[in-house]
Amino acid sequence: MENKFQRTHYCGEISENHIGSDVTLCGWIQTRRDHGGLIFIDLWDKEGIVQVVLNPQIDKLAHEQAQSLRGNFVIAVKGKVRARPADMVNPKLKTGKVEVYIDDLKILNKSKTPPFSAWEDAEVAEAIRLKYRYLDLRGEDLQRNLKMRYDITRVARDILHKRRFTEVETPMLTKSTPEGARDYLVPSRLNPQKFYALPQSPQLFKQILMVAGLDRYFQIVKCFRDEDLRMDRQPEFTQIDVEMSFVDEPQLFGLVEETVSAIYKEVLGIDIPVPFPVLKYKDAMARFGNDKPDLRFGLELIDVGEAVSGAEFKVFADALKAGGQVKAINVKKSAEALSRKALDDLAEVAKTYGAKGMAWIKVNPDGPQSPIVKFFKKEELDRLMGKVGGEVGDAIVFVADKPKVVADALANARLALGRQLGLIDENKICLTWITEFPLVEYDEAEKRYVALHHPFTSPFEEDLDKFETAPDQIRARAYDLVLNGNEIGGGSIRIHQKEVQERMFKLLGIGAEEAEIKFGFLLDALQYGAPPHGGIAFGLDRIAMLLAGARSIRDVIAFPKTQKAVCLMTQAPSEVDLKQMKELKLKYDLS
RNA sequence: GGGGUCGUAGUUCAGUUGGUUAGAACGCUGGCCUGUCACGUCAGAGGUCGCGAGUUCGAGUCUCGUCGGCCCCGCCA
Repeated sequence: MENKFQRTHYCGEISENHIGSDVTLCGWIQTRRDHGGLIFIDLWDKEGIVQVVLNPQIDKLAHEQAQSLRGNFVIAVKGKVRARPADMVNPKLKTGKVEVYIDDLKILNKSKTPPFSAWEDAEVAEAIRLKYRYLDLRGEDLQRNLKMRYDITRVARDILHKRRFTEVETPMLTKSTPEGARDYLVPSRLNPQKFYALPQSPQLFKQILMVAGLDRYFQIVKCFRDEDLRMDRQPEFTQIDVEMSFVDEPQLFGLVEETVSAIYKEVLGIDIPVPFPVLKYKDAMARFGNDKPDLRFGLELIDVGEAVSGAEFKVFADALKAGGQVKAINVKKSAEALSRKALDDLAEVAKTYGAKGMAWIKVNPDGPQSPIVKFFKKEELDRLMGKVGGEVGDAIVFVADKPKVVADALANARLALGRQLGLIDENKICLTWITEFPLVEYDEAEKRYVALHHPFTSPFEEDLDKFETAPDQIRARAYDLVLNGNEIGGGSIRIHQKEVQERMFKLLGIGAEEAEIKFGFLLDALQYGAPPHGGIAFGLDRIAMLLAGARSIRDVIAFPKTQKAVCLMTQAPSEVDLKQMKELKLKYDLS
């Protein structure tokens, strides 16, 4: 059937080149300005808006029809593009030099008055925007973010395709495995009382694809983790998942650098230097207190344990005696900027991460000002100032505690200071590799070693003899990619030998029998010609968030969930029919 | 599991030491208007003050609980 209103152009693309042409446009009414005689409509589609004019002298019927039009109505219009009179050009619009005089109009759909307009700047509560997500998505920001997200995946796919990768899908209904995050479970109707788990990542499948000789695999894939949400954490999120055979760190880093720089170039038009700098885990921890340092500014941590070891200050002395640390940040030239209140606030930040407090010294022209300086003899203070490079005008802050607390507290105090003092250049892009992670760390609560990365990460060959003697000294062939203080990717060279994998399970307290039940398929596969292999997974949502300049990954996900993991649009999760429950033979409690 | 913060018209907010009829702007509805683009103008409608208890002669306001949004700690190999 012929459609008289077959669209010929996008609204946002009408330009001076179309003057004199007859066009048919389809779109949403953004605003309508009714002058009684003339009616102006801003017609919107994904490419932008164009002003259409209804003049009774051109078409009486269309003008009459237009009286009933309202915001968000979906209409099709036919008309002629004309240049606007010179004094009526609207420089704010891309299409502002032209307008379309309408001679035929069709209402394709009406609209209720929406609870908010996607096209206005008003800051509407996120809960309302999430309930009416389709309205919010009509807005410029989310349209741009979703497009940018697609551009990122498109560029990544192109590069990986060129480098002879194969995109392979792996199961969503898979096996629950120990270690790692809490699983989302799916009951099996055909196998009552048994459950699938949604994948936390396709980790084991991609390793097995290497055993299968695929050589180079990637997948842009949803992953699921049933943990509490944050601004940068959703229960389902997307990874660009990559695995390669016969690969060492240098080749893999090179591929990642090629991909990431291509994304920056093609999506934002920005050249970023490669290769990315490499920072060892232990150096990152020593200098910045965390394994994802924001390198856009300084304020590095300084270990002053030795310099203060002789002083009488009990807090420092006790921490050191208990095997802890005393570390400082010299906040150069900010003795004035950091008020008493600012220092108190900073101490609160430190306390959030377990510190009991935060000591400080301001180096004023007339001498040091500090609640703790009275515990230091002159020469002790000189030694301390020498260690931190303290000069007149500086403010030095200290945390003394167990190494983990010192690191957490100062790392976050550092970030707070960087933001507060305006030290962070928002235009800077600092990408860095973090390498040589510990393979395992001791979990005090569980009284056992747990994998820092995951249990399939290869140890450094030269550290293999430490499995039985000093497990926490074993370095892992794991690496993270960090962008401006955000972990955007992580991976490792994997274990490809059954013996090493078994030693790893043993170290983690996973017995032979349990390993067989949980990971038997992997141990089997490793015995049938597993090549050395390794890979990486990128957090697509985080990358999109950072490139889009969004404040939350919710702003780069079409249909995100709230902090309680609820979708306000669909109201998932929801109760289900008793019939469905019965089919699943779930044991449920009606009380 | 814990801490913080917010919740009043469709939306964004104001609402005094607890006081009688809860306001504004935008939006919405109707009228007028041929050059607007934040159109203008006149008139109008619109409220479970998140919900539930309590204190009080009287609660949007105070107390307790609860629900929900956001941020954070724990958690997230």
